[in-house]
Amino acid sequence: MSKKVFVGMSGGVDSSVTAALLKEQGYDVTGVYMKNWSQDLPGMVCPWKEDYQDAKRVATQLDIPFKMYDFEAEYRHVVVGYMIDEYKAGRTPNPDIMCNQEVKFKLFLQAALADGADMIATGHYARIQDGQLLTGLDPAKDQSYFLCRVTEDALRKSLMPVGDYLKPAVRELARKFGLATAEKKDSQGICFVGKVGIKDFLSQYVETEPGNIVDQHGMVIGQHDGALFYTIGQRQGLGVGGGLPYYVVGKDMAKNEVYVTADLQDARLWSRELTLASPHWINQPPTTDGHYMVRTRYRADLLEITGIAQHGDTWHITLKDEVRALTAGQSAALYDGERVVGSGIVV
RNA sequence: UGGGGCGUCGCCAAGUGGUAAGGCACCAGUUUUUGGUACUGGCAUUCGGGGGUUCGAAUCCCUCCGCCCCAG
Repeated sequence: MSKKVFVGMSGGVDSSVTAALLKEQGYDVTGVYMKNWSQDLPGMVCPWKEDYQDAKRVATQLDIPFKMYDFEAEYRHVVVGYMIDEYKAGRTPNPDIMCNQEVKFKLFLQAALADGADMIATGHYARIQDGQLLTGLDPAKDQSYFLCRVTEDALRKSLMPVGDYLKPAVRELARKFGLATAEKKDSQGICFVGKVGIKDFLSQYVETEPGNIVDQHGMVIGQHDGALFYTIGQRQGLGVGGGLPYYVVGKDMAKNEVYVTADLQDARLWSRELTLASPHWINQPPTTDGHYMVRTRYRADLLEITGIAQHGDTWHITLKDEVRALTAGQSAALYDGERVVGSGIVV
């Protein structure tokens, strides 16, 4: 009897092709739309219905059963709540990593298994081998970073067939299968925030007040409308002109001040050491004699690690070269070649 | 009030008689399953106001307004 796989279908091309490929490979495929967010936001109608329809159409085309799981309450609490709390604390969270960790590869997996599935599948550009997480084959689309907090257990019950393809090939497959979503534009931005923008979104939940923007000489050069809206390394949105561009180098949430510099050599913009909290290792923790690379934000270059040490529940990493705009709250994902070792949250 | 300097797009800033550089900010687009970054494009019929000289002025002259500095 063929294995029963529940595919998380978002209504996009990648997950559509995932379902098609698995069906072609002989799996007993069921499509599932995860309803994580449906609320409209000022200036934007939540597209969940269209996405649901698209996913369902593809399921119909593929002649597979289709169902919807409603995780709105949990998502709201575990992802959105986390995100808002982090911003309030002055950090810059990565809600999509949290979504994968807590919703897709935990709630969805549990629900699917309880529903009779043997495995789940998603449209991520990453590969799974023997419970290990590997980068997607397409270096331009690799999404392994977003999966750096998934467990080995979950990986052993998951499939990501699209990770073996290049993005253009996936589009091509979608056309070949005649899928309704073949030409659908890639989504971008936090799934539920979409076009609205993080600032407008947060404004719905957090009270903010204007504060000072202070430059590298300690001079107040402008006003911002809430320190929590800004992230380290950010350039646009400060509204301060004159001479060179300014980049955010720090924040003081208590004083509600944002610190910027126009000097790209400013020491506050660069770091060679990083401290990671809440470590999560997919298979085994890294070893001090291993040779690892680290990625400190999505699509950032992999950086060479020269030293790694554990101190209780935090890990200290030394880099060969300095990174620009290391940001608290972001995940630092460790790589051993093409394998994702795990990650920690930048302190 | 004497003496000196200045006033060019929201900000910084070229241009000193030949018909408004550039940067920042901002806006749009591209890239992107976070926030960002980066890249591309857009952005002063007009040079503090008024008058004059000239074929022609932001650039010269007069005058008014507003800043700054040194004197006091």
